[in-house]
Amino acid sequence: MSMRLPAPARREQILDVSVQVFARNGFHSTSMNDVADAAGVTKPVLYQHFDSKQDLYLALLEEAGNRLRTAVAKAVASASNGKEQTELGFKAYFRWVADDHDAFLLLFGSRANRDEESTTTIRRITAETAHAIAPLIAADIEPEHQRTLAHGLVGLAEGVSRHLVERGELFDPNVLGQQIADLAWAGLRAVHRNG
Amino acid sequence: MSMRLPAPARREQILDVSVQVFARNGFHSTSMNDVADAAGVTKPVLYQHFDSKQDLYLALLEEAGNRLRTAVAKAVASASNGKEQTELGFKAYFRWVADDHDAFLLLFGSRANRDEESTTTIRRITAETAHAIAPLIAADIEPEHQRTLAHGLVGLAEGVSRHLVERGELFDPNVLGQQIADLAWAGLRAVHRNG
DNA sequence: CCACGCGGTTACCCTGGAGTAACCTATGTG
DNA sequence: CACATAGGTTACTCCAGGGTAACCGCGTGG
Repeated sequence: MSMRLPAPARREQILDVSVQVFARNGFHSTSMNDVADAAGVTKPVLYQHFDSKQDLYLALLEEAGNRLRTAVAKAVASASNGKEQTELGFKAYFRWVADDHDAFLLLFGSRANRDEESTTTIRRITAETAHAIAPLIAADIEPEHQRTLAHGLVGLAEGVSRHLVERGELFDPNVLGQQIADLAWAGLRAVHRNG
Repeated sequence: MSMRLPAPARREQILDVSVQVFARNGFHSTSMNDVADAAGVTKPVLYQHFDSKQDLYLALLEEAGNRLRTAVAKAVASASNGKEQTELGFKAYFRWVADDHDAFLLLFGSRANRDEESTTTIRRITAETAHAIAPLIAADIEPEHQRTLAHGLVGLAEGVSRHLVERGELFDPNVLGQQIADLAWAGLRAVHRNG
């Protein structure tokens, strides 16, 4: 019952609203009617902008993934040495979580409710993030193992974030990022020494 | 069309088979008929042993969670100093992942497909694991922060495991556990120093 | 040898929710 | 001012799949 909107604006609005609804309730517990209601519109309108529920959901994942990826990539690129890369990278990650936290829940929240294709998409995003992290890890170990550690660090950040976000706790991305970066950096050096 | 079984045996068999099916396809993409087929039986039989699909699924989560919890708790209890606790704890975790890896996927795989109640259960299991880990972390920091770091370490192990298990890679729990424990231990000391 | 009960099956009901066909109406343009 | 069209709605169709009622037959004990 909200006023009429030009198509592209409506599309954006639907995307905005959907992130929230899906993040809160997960894919399967959210009906297209729920989304429509939240957007103040009726179902067929959704289908004018997206082919299917899947399609809408994947668009959301894709956008969220892009925001995450660019945030981290930019931060890492702006640093000179490894330690600084680690710090800026983690800070950027946690800043993204704080700013865009419905998107975080959508991708990594424990409500995820994923099916085949969404799973693939999310795995890809995780893998890409890990890929961006991998160079931080000493280059003189087997690449396979390097990737494994990278996934560990992604999981580290994810675990911390999930805990904080799902409990609705506030946090300063810079402070948190610094600490987790310290942990990661010192940890990696230890692995390197003992490996 | 398999032969008849006494009720408790059938119940066990259903549980065994279900873990695999649900782990592979997730909750929503698995129908009760799928489970029944996999068990070589028909739907009503399932309902003689479990009240609902939910009920069956929760039973699986609960069992998997227990196995994880006891494995880690036992290992940690058998150690004397903090460093050894960390090592044995991670080794036990990765051994569990390797042995019981359908259960791992069920709890933490990227297919999870959870709804309200399952989410709660899994959060509880994660929180319990974190709780078991928390004492490893220097006691002279705020408990809130201690818990956050504990969740980070759980995420670290989870991220590593998910990467390996979902790619079907083999790994030696002892070697891997030692490395990740090194990482965690050195990392925590660094946080403590700089914090 | 018969009956009874336990393990099992067939065949159904019924709801939620994805997707759509047909229709309506505000708005800006000649 | 009429009318074209983009934006929106009402009122369906249709089916996957959770859950169940009613029935079947093997095997064991009286």
